[in-house]
Amino acid sequence: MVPTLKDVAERAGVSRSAVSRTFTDGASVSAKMRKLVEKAAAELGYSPNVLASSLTTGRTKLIGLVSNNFHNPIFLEVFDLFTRALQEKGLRPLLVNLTHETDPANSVRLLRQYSVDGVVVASSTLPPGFGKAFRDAGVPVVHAFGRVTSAPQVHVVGIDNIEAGRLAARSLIARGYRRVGFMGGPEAASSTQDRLKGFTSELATRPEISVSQSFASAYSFDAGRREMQALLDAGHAEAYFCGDDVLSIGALSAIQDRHLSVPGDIGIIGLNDMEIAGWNSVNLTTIRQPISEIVHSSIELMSAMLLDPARLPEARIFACNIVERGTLRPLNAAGTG
Amino acid sequence: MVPTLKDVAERAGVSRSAVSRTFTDGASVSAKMRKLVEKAAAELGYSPNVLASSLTTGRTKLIGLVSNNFHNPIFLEVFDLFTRALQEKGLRPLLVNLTHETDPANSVRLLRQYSVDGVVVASSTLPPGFGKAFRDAGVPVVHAFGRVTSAPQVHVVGIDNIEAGRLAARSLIARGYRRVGFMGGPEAASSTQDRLKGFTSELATRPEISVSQSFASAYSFDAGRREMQALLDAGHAEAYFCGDDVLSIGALSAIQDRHLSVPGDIGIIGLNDMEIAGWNSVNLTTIRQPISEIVHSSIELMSAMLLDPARLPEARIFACNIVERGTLRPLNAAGTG
DNA sequence: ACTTATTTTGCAACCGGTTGCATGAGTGCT
DNA sequence: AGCACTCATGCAACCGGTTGCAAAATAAGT
Repeated sequence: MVPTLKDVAERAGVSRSAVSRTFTDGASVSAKMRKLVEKAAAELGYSPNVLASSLTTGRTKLIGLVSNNFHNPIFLEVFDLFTRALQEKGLRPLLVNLTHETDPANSVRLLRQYSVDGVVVASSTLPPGFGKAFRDAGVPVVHAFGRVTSAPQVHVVGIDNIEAGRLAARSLIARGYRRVGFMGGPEAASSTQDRLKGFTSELATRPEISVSQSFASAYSFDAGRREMQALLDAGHAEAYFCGDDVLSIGALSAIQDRHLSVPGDIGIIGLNDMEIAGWNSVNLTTIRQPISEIVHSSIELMSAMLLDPARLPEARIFACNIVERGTLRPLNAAGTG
Repeated sequence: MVPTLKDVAERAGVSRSAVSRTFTDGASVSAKMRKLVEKAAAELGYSPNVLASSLTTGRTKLIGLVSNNFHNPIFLEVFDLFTRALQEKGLRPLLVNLTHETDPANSVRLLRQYSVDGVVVASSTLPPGFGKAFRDAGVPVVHAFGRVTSAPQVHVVGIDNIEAGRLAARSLIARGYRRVGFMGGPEAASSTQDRLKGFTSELATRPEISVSQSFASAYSFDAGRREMQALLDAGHAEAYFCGDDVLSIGALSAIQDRHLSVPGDIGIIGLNDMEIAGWNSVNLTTIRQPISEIVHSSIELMSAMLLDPARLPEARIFACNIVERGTLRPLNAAGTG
């Protein structure tokens, strides 16, 4: 059915090696041979089978793109950027959805069956066991949006979540809020923990400000909404740092339901700067995470690892900045603190 | 490095065929042989290389998941459903981003290089040339969210966009709007054309209602917002049917900017019922597209084609229903029209 | 116990490519 | 013209599996 290297060789009247060589760059082929082969190949509509060649070369150019974030719109952008960036480098993303997977061993087996050249983990909530399992299986790993530590076990690209928490805290302090709250995503996620840590440690220097904390069950609109409803029932703070924009927007929704005003009654600051945050019906003040930079840096790191698998794990940390919109009271309203 | 079939055979002291057979179901192996091999395999941590086996079996269990919709949040859900459904069937999605691809031949070559078993096209805006190109290359194709015709060239699963347009029109008629507009996505997309066709043909029976039409440059929030801004400048209708929820939400944003009220000054009805449409800050009346049913039906169709590639192209059409929220005036406000 | 039918196993060829090595063809130099 | 040297080509083995076929082992039948 589909033409093979042998077909091309026969039609061109040359050896199979000759055909193979014209399609692998760096191989030694004369100009006339190349012409001959390319003509035959074009006539037959031949293109080499990457999978077959992978048997001998050991490279499939397949990259496992692993995630469990399929309910946060920011990840559509992440997938878009990743797939495009990979394609530009001649790599193919094999998408793996870990939403209902708890055992790293299964994922490792799966990706080894397809002998992927590398794995990109794109998630802020995946337990670190997954990344380590891939690495232990000898597969180059880059964890994008993962926890950044000083001695990383695998390559990590992301933001300093602790610093992001500090940034949020400073922002609330500067605006004179005296009772503030942290509303995180799933408590077990490292991103949640770090954001909380930065937030509280920055506020620790200001004992006059009271700090509460709570956790939504997931990084989703509904979870944020439910969590804020509970907070409103229990007696709320003046302002909240939500661990993600979708949580913030869910929270805003709950606040609006009670006919409370933002930022009049409650202030909200989110994290991510997803597209929707900028919609004027939302207008969320938030901490921008540099998605595009994180993705491209991850791919760059992955490319480097494909060339040198022994490369030492590295952490790449990007700075965040606050995008001021309308869900915190303005700076000049700051109290004397 | 990673153990191969040969390693297992040697350790178990049996032939390579024996090992191969214990891992392919339906093959003839005795119970004691199976035990022996499985023990050795477990000790070595062996799992068969799907890609190598594909050489002889001709199946890679790889399915190309092709799309160019990476800016509409509804597609995150689509990807989630597709990847999960494929995984459950033991198939792997190879994600292909066609955002900047115009030549079907490139995509065909790409997917043939990886000898995918089939291709799922998930897009409402991809030109039909792509689907046909895959089919002509001998690859089973299912086009999800594609144009449904009575004599499809490839398998298509989706909604009847013409009927959806009619549904929107009837809804506006019933509410007594006298000047209505269609605000579509990209004019060239078949989904846009069909929705418009249904919309206008239904309204053709009501000459007293004036109908205008316009097209946003993309299925995106910004495009919808810009388009509505232009409409507001030029003199707007009483109600609009927007070809997609993201367009609707963009339009709502533009309307809100001008301090006009919805549904007081302008009514909006969308299409898709994306999650955000239900957020109470949006509260969009819209036509629900049964995403999950479409995805699962597509996968079912793909599975059937893998068993019988000669299967005749089939169109599967799902019904849509209106989700009434707050962006159209209530029914009892209908005029005498 | 002996023949026959059935299942299990190993051999070897093959899937679609790649690559080390040896041979053959060119090229430059004296 | 003769020699050494470089470059291009083909042969054959190999990558990690599968599978038709025949031999070996087991089960069944009398």
